[in-house]
Amino acid sequence: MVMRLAPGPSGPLHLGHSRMAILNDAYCKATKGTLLLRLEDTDPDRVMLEAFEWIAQDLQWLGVTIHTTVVQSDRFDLYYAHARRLLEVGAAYVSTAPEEVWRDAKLHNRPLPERHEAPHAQLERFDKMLGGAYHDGEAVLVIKTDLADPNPALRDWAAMRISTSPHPRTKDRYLVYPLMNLAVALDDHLLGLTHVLRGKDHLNNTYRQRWVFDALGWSVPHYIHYGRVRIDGPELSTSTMAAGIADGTYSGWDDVRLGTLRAMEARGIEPAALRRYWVEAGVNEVDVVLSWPTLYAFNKELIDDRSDRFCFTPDPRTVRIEGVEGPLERSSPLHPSHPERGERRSTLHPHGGVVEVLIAGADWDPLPNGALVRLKDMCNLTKVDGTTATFAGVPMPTGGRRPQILQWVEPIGALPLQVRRPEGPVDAGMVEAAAGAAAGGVVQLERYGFVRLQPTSAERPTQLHGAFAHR
RNA sequence: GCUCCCGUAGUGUAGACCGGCCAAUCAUCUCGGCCUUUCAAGCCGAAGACUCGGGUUCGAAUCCCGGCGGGAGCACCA
Repeated sequence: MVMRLAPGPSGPLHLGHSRMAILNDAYCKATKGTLLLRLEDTDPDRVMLEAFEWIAQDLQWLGVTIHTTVVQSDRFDLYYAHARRLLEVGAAYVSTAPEEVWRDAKLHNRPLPERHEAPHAQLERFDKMLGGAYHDGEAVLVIKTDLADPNPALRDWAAMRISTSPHPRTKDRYLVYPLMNLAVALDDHLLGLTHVLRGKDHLNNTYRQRWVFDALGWSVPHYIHYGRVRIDGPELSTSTMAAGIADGTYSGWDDVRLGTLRAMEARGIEPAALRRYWVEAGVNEVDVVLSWPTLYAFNKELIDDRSDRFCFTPDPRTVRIEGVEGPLERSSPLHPSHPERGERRSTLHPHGGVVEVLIAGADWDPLPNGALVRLKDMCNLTKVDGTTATFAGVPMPTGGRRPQILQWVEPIGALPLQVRRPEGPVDAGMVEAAAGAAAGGVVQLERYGFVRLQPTSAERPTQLHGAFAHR
């Protein structure tokens, strides 16, 4: 099998692209086939130079194996040669009618006079196009189909147009640009594609492209179309993302509020989770909605075992514990299933019988005065009021109901942490000192969720920020 | 408006080509229980679907027709 990935290099890859990439890659790997990356940069106004590199990186992160990469802007001479061939065999014509006139004619099943002219006249106009005799929009190469086709989307379609916009790669070398349907049809044959697996938004394009194959006497590859994916939540529009990054709304292409693959990576979403998700979804032509809970469940299965645990107290209260007679010791495993990995230890020394701890406001505030609770892995206390508690012993109370167990953080050495959530909000709080050593990796903040931690800056390594993955 | 595609639990998915083994699979979600010094993980259990109506047939999720619903396209974007 020879298959291809054909993104337009207008930005980094996002969740929607990941399905196309993973599915094609999965089929190629399963059949020991060949996978091509074909960058479709035939619209000079929508090409972002950096995207060529980004796409390669994103695919590598996804674990997609690319055997060959081709760039369509390197192949214009090839397209011109085949356009000539199409004109010679009468499968195409050059129209110099205004766009609206041409469109209106085909909508009413009416041919324009130029459509009937002989190949030599068409080629003459085509050479004038290439020679710069026309300006943007003044001439276009059109593939002849059936003007009586009941499907209006399938009647004569534009295949090459004129654009004087400079192309980021080829600058002003070309004036005549192939449109997607022509370039794709030609390349799919010239590159030896056997199977084309793409979204069903290309369904009509498949019918259009068939006219080129037939005119040139080529046999068509096997087409498979999968349904549309609705992805709720993150921003996916390249132009909106770019604007947001430019005006500071987003921190970059990996901002957790975006749907880019770099954002997924920043959050600690594993490529293997995405792969499993799309492979299980398969190539059904039904439209689907991306299920975040399912994706997160797959991801959790991958990262749970290797993510060390730490306590995080968002929006913390400082609570004075009175009546403490000696130092309080605490030790908690880095991972409850892997005691061999070591422990996080603290020793809290009382001053005048008082020890201070941090407790999340959402945990502490709702507690009624007089409530008996336990600080996880350390001691019991009774709430007196909003800022004070009394020490109530070290051992876990036996008999009766087990007290509520709270996460807490020792104030001395605690690190400030800001966690950015994909939905937008930022949770600011304090995380236990030991988490500093995990910066750069994914941790589980107990009862809060999985977060990738990063030092906020090189100058301030003790201040952290985090990207929230999921619970 | 025209054309094409699709319709199995909340979300996805298997089964449909070659009707019966489907009182419909698996995953996720939800809800119980066990375990647990995380409301995590793990273990056990429960609930939850063939879009509707006709037809063919001894028998239809599966074949046929129609309705309804959803999506895509009708770009000199990809």
